[in-house]
Amino acid sequence: MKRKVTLKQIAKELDVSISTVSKSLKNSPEISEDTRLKVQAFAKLYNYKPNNIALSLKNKKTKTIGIIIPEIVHHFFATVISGIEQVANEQGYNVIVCLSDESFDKEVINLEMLANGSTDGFIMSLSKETQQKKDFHHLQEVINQGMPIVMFDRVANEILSDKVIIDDLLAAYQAVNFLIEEGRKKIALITTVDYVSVGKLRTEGYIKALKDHNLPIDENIILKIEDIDNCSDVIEKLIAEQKIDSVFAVNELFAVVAIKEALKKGIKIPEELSVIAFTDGIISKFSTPTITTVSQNGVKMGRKAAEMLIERLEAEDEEEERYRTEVIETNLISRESTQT
Amino acid sequence: MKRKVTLKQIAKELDVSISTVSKSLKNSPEISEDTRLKVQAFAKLYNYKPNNIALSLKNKKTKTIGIIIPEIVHHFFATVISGIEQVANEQGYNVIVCLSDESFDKEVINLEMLANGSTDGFIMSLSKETQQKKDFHHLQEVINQGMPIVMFDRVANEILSDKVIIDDLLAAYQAVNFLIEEGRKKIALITTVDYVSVGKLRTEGYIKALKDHNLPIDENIILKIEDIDNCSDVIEKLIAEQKIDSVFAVNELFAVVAIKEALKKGIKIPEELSVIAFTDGIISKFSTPTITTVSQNGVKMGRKAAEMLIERLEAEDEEEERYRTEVIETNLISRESTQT
DNA sequence: AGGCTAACCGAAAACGTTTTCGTGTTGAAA
DNA sequence: TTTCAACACGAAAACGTTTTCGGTTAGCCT
Repeated sequence: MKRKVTLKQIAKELDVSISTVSKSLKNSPEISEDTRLKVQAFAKLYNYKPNNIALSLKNKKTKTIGIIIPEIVHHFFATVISGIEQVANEQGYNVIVCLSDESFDKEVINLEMLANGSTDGFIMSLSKETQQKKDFHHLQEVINQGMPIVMFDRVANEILSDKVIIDDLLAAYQAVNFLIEEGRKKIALITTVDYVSVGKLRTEGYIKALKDHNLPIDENIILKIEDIDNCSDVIEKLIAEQKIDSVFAVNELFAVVAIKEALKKGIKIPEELSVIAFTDGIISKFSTPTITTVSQNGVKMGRKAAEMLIERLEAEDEEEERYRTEVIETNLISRESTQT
Repeated sequence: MKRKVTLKQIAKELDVSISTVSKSLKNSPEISEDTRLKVQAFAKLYNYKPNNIALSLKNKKTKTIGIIIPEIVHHFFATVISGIEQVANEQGYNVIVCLSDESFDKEVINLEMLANGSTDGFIMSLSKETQQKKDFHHLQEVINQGMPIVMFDRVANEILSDKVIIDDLLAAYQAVNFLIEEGRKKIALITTVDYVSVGKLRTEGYIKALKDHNLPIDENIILKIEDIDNCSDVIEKLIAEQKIDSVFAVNELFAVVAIKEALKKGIKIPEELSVIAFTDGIISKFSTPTITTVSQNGVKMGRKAAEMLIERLEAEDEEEERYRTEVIETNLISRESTQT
């Protein structure tokens, strides 16, 4: 087991100083060609690679990005990570991933942990609990220490930082419009509880679309679901008891459950019931029927977030406290669960 | 913007030495209660937290685990990461994730990158290309440097290291048995090309099951698919041209495509065609009909892998070169795509 | 011969810790 | 009064780099 070789060891072997070795490997003109080549040959032979930790300490840069997200077994978040990793890789950065598990405490712990030198900056999407408590002091503290944060999707307007979002309100508006133009009148909304920022915005888009077309807002066909794992009962009830002709769901899961419940009752999709979901994931592509969705393009969000973060990290002397909010366009992917 | 405070700064402020500050914060009995409390109060006030990088350099431990996997937008791999992260978190480790993108070169680069001090050890699943080339020198080199590696799922038998796998052969055998006991005779196999280790093993399990029941092996109903994105044509052809009564697919995607093609032709599932898939993911749960699967339990694999790695990392003085291969049990989850 | 300039190299500081060892002071025992 | 232990603290090394600055040697010019 031959441990990694260091400058010091090379220096000792070749009977030169550490500085000479370092300079030789960096092709400094200070060093004669003789010793330079000798050192380089030796270093190559012993497969010398500089120690990242030592470099980080010296440079006060880790070339590492911290990602903190609620969960990873989730198509959208996985695509975002993928996007982040792409540009991080291109630019020589690594990513270190922490999961908050939708818990405020874990989010705080992870953030503080990584803020103690482990990363140069953060890309994050807030946990539900954080959004509910509206407690963002941990973010502010990290920012005050000079570490940039880029938030995506679930962001906090209260915090000044770079952000990458989609226009949730507009996208929802357009999706509901799509249903209306199909001739639907009784459009059910299946959404999350309001404290999830994106859920709230999508609900607003839904309401705006109805209002703009002079359709009534019927609270009975607006479902705000708290417990995502046991949503089938309430959804089944909605479909059984309310005469609806379409469903707009804020995520794939709600949509596919609605479809399954409808099919059970012999309701034809899309003839008798149109369904549109937010978040274009794996379920929508492969369910039967396939589901029309609002595509969020997670990869693009991830890439953009990473670009913004790295740009800020590399901006020599910042003080350019000009935070940007980048809006990633969505598009409606029409599939079998709608008619047109 | 108040940057993070260091021991040196505290020492200067309080007019004591760095050592005194350090010892005070560690509650060393060497320090009088007076100064100890004074230092602690000051440190708390300024929210002192030790710098991780400096600690890493000193201790030669990063408390970080490197994960290298082919892709992350993939339910199974995401669950494994989730499992790893759980125990890593419990034990005070962080995880840094790199994606090989199924490329040998990227796998090597990432491994070497992280091996230069960034992580204490690795958990990885090999890229397709690596398995095809059978070139594992990069793994061996890292191991020679004294960094432990735990491989999972796609492992290399040629490399001595800890491993976490499922019994792919047995699981496939049992799945095919299940179909045979249902009364199926013409069981198609939809698998990957042979160089993917797990694909090969699952194929062997399929063949063994047939042989053990004296069923003929028909090459015409064994599909080895190279390009996963354009698999529907060949699968459609299989279903159209061969009189099969069931399908065993080595992943969800092949299964759901088969189901869709069958439904298009008016074939009833499971009455006329039974389908079983490997990998219990999101598709199987929500497709129509839902799909009977072999559950791989990625979370458990991830947890186990992390436990094994950390155990080895913390084993004071190793030299206990006794590598283990842990086999995670699978189980067949019966759903609508099969009859019993 | 004396002085100057290149050319080449090394010492040391710095990054932020921890820890070993040494040192000065105090009080009490002899 | 001397001696010794206990106590409280500081200096310095170490981890592996990079980089500045200073120093030595040789050769050249006057």
